Amino acid sequence: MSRHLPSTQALQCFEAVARCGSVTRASEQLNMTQSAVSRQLRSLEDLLGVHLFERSRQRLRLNANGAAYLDSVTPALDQLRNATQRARRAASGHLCVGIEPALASAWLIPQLRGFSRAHPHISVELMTDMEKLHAASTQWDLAIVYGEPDEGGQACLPLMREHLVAVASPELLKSGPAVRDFADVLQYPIIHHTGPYSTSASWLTRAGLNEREIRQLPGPRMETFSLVQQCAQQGLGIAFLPTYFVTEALGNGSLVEISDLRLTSEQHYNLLLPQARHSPTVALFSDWLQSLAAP
Amino acid sequence: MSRHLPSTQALQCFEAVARCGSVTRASEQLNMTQSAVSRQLRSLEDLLGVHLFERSRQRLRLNANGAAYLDSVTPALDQLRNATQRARRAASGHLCVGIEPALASAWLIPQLRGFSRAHPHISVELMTDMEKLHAASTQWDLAIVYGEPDEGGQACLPLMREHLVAVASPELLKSGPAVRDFADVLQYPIIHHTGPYSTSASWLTRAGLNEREIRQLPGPRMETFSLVQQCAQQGLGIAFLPTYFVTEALGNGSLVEISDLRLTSEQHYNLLLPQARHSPTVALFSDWLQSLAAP
DNA sequence: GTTAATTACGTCGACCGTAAGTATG
DNA sequence: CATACTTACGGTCGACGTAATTAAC
Repeated sequence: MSRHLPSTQALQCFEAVARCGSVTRASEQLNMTQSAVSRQLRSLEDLLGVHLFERSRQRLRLNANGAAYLDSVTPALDQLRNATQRARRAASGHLCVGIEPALASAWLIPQLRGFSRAHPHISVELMTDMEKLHAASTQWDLAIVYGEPDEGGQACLPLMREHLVAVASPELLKSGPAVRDFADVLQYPIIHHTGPYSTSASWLTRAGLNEREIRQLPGPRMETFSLVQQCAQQGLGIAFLPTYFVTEALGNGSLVEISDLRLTSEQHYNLLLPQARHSPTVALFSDWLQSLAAP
Repeated sequence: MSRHLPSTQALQCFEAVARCGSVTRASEQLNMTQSAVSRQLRSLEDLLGVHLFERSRQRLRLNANGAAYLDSVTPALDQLRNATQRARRAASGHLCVGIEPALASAWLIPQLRGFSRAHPHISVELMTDMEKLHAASTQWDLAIVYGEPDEGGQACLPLMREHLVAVASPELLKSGPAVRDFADVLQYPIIHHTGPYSTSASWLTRAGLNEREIRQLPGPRMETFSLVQQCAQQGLGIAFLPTYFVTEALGNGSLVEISDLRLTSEQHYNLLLPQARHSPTVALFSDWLQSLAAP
């Protein structure tokens, strides 16, 4: 059993060439010369004893063997790159946190000052693009996501439940009847929230409506909490929003609660960690997050 | 973003030292000198800018950062080693097939001669230790497993259904009543098969017994098909075995079917491939397997 | 004093860039 | 003839082994 693995250089060259379909293109990406990349490729093929590319017509195309090899090399390199970058970040006291924009601005950022004061050597970077967050190649140290995570390979700790509250502008509330149960909100116009975990749909389902009936209700439909909130402040109707998100608006009076009803959602926020064991910096922040969410 | 990844050498040194807890021990495993390993470790720490080990008392112990890093490095290296070895095997026309011993001896090996004759340049190696097969570090090109695979990361193709037949020694059958339905076998002693997918339990469940009743039935309990078959041949009772397994015994008359009843199991054999795209050699063998199972 | 890790030093080999060579459209 | 991969050549830098050094028990 030969213990000789290809060098990371060779593997990165292979990956780049396979991706680009061209030695020249790959060499530009890698900041190397054509010849260096070409030689790495050849030595890799020599080491494996297999041809990985089909050489023809001034182009390199992946072989069946090359395709199979690439399928394993790419994720392995991704993992190494992620781990290496995480380790580097741990050294520099840098932390990359994935979180939804709404939750970040309304909940995390206001509290972040306290963390930064307690740990001034740690600089926290927020990553709010959830699409990028779910891509395998993206790097983050921990993430706060709503609902069940799609990948099972990482640690997932329950963080906090979400409570929905129905709010409206003070003017609108004055103009309408009192709300005593969940279904009473139907006497007002509704501002709908769209997306996979719709707050308005949760509330209206609880009020006894089915999916079709909810779809047929009139009223504006907004994709983000922020837009929903703005509509409510303009007096367009009742909005259903997480408590953490409307704390400020309730405080300054631009929105008021239309009743004391609360809806605890069936899902909750989870703390996602890309690996079981984590660096001291990550442990610090994750403990702080859990202490925030616990009470 | 620095593109510099550690060399595979450095990573292997790190992994070995973390595993052994000692530079000396690791250097022996790696066929290197102490000093070389020590220097690789230091340069890795320099590259990452993080200490990975706790240096104290003549021993190296993994740091929190080191533990987190190792958690990613180990599977990545495993994947690279597996892929590299697969590629090397593809070049040498060698194929490593994982399969249960019973299925191998009764079904695959008798047919393997045909494959070897058609493709004399391919040498097939069977790996029948299922425990080793499920370990992440073990290398195989394809495997034939019964039931749902536990890992989801690989391709899984349905291969063939399993049909159970009830057999006994000719003498035993003569001494007892005829079997017309599944429950009639209870008039004979039963040879039980133990394990996660028990053939006897499948049959007896079909006959209307619940789990507790099956457990309370008398009769020998054997873990492998081979032992079950031997018991049946000794006249100890009725055995429930896959059709492929008893073909030979039925042919030479050492066992006879006690009825024309067949039980098609709910599970079936699956062809497991560790990756989506595979080498020509693997494709050849997997196509041959599917052509065997299809009719 | 023994064991184990680190440091020092000289050598050898691997990898790179420049540049020439070769094949293709 | 232009483009793109391969091969040749020379230089540099890294990695290794031997051996000396430091530290712990």
